[in-house]
Amino acid sequence: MSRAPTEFEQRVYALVQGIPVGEVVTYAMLAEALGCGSAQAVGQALKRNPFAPQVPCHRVIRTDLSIGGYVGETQGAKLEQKRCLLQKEGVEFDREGRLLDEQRVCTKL
DNA sequence: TCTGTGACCGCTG
DNA sequence: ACAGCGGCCACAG
Repeated sequence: MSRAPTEFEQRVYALVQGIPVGEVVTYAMLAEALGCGSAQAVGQALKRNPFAPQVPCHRVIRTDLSIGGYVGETQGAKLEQKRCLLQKEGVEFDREGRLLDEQRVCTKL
């Protein structure tokens, strides 16, 4: 069953929705922008409440430029879908799930 | 490259 | 209300 989104989560969603198409951000970046020192907390918010297309959580990657996970899956078809979505937006990844164009990372939230 | 520890939020007992 | 556990992570050894 769902639960009312906390302010923390709402803040995360707001930032994620603000990510322009064709660019991505890292968990640490969001965490810092949110004022919390933990990126995992950010990932949790996205995992617990992936509001479908409303919140493009696929534009959020790890600091080491790896894709990370998707809707709770750290491997499998979900990751393939995430990679495909990003690639369709102009962000290319290799088979290792690594971002090819580091320039695609939006450093200005 | 891999393992271990740290940090933070939300859920369950 | 309190304590313990797990998770789309980060960093140091």
